[in-house]
Amino acid sequence: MTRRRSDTREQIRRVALELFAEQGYEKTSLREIAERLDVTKAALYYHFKTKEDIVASLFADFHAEAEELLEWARGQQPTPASRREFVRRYAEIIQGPGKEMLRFMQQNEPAVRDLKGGADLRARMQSFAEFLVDKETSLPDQIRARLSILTLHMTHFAMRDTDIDENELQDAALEVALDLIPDE
Amino acid sequence: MTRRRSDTREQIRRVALELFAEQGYEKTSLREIAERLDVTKAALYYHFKTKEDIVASLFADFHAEAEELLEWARGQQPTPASRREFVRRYAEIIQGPGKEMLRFMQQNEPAVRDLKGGADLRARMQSFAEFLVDKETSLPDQIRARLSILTLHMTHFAMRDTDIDENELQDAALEVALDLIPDE
Amino acid sequence: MTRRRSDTREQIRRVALELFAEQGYEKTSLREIAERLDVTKAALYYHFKTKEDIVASLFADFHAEAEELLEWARGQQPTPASRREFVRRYAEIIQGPGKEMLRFMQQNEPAVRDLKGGADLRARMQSFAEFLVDKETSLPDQIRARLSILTLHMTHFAMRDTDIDENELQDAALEVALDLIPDE
Amino acid sequence: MTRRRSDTREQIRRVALELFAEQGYEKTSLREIAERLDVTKAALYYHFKTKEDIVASLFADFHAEAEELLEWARGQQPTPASRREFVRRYAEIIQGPGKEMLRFMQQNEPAVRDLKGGADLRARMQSFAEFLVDKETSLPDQIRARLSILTLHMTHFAMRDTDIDENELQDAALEVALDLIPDE
DNA sequence: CATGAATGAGTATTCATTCAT
DNA sequence: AATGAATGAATACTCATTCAT
Repeated sequence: MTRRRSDTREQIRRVALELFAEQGYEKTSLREIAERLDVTKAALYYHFKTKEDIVASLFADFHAEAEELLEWARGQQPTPASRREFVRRYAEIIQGPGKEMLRFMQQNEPAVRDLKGGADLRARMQSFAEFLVDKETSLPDQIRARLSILTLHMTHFAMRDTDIDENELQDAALEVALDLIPDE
Repeated sequence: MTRRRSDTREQIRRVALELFAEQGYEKTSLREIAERLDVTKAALYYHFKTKEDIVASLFADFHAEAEELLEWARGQQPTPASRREFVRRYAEIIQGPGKEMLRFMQQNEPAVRDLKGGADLRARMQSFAEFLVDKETSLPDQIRARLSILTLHMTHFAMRDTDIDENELQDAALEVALDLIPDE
Repeated sequence: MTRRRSDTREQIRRVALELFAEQGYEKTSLREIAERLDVTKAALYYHFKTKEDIVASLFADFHAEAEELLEWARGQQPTPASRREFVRRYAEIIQGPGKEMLRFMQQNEPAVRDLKGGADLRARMQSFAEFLVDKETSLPDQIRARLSILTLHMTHFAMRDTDIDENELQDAALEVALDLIPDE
Repeated sequence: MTRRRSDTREQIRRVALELFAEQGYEKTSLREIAERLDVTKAALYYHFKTKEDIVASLFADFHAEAEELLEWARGQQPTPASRREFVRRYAEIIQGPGKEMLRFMQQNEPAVRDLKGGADLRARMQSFAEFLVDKETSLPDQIRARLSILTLHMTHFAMRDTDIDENELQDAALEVALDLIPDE
């Protein structure tokens, strides 16, 4: 059973992300990824130059979505309303397909930090913060703005020991996140 | 030149925590720890049975502090005031010597998760949450309570790209954390 | 210079058996095997999952020959004649390619005992004994039957300090072995 | 609780032999011996210069008993009767305290071979054979003589999968062994 | 588009041994 | 008579990577 052109490439990305998010970057070996897909390790090297490149390719996706969001933000006046809209849009991104990516980034800092593209992601987060608060805002409010983003990132993880419905949880997380944006 | 009794053991723990927090558990090899201390790898094995046991020993310290805090909490009525006091006390723990431990735990989830004692730590967090909110509380407030703890954990990390003074930051983080505990 | 397909695998088995028989399982390191073949240790791991698996693969061969012999035995009435034929056939196996395997098994009991497949081999020997003597036979004759097999196993070893020709020795060993099978 | 003078030395020998016979020489570490006796590894080094020396000391005991037996043999005319008496006396040695030693020697050839004193033991066996058969005896009878000794060595081991009483087994083994000594 | 075979550099761990106290 | 602390050399094994086919 042959695959459609570069179906394999997509499969590699999918499985890799799954495993990286679940077990961490270091603990996931190329052998493991290859075995899950029932191809050889060498096949991975046909599609990606290195292990790092697989991750870089995944980062790029997320990066693109973040960039698009920032593009939108650049066209907005930073008001409480537009800021809340920003949070809402970001929630949509990371509660959708970006969820696993996020988990990976959040729970594998030391690895992500020195991976190609890891620095960019951090810069992106910094840009988010800059849109969400004025430079002169009080320190607690600056923390709150960042916490707003983090709330979206972490809720799923922080509440994993409860048995609350995933959708309810996401809605509540968004509510809390919006609430952390200063009213002016 | 021999060291004082079990000085070495303490040094191993210190250096190990430093490196684990900085580079992650997997990326830190016993060779690296040994080299920093100018002893052989075998010396580490004289003091600890496995690499995992070094971490377990570090976890144990944190675990003990958390346990002490919970002991105190068990003697309290859960009121907004006592809950805030709880957060204050926890802040003292993790902004002190527990800071590196926290960073390690937060940024190396996949590794920590299957390390000896890792599960216990998570259970502890769960107990914290139980003291901080009533079961019937609204979902957003439940999230806020957990976020309160997370604020203390993450502020240093979330703000690392700014150049704000460490102490100011801790104070502001505590303020935000306290503010996330429901009023009534 | 690459080798023919799976030539290497066969070479590993050959050299490993040689060394295991000569120096014992524990004393033979994978480094040593690799060096003799002028490949890296990692190459061994390409062909076998573990050191134990190399042995297991060797055991399997011997196991197969033993099984074939037992298959034949199952089709026979156990008479003095068929029993002697059994001993003759067994002699052929172990005086041929099985010789080194035998030496290894005989002289490395503690190691063999807990290797994958080691238990099976022992069970096989037990089955041999069952074909060679009736359950009600006198104890000395039961011992003799087992000794018959052992004679074939051990003669080479027990006589190694003499300078008798190998073939003469094998013939004499067979004669002694056959003589130990009760006449009825 | 202190030990009597050099009680410890004896204990080390006892435990070491036990473990060497059970698990083999290589697989038995000094740590294991020390732990069983609840002393440190360094304590072993107070009593023996090396691991090999522990074995050498055990060999020496067996060696002495063998030497005594040979001393007796040297004073005898080699007749069928005296040869049978020799076998009887040897049986007494190795079915008594020498049993574990024998098991060790038999099942750890590669290790024993290069241990201090291992060569001597082999030479002793050679001397046994020389007393038991004339040089001009037929090859099969030479094999039988050696097999006679081997019978005593191996019976316990070769019959371990049956549930026959140990004493009965030893008696039967002696009977078979005696029977292997040529009549005239 | 992919495989089979291999490598080099690394990892955690174990062991016999030493020595100052 | 024994310990606590340490070493140096080894071991089995894993991993990301390469390349001819």
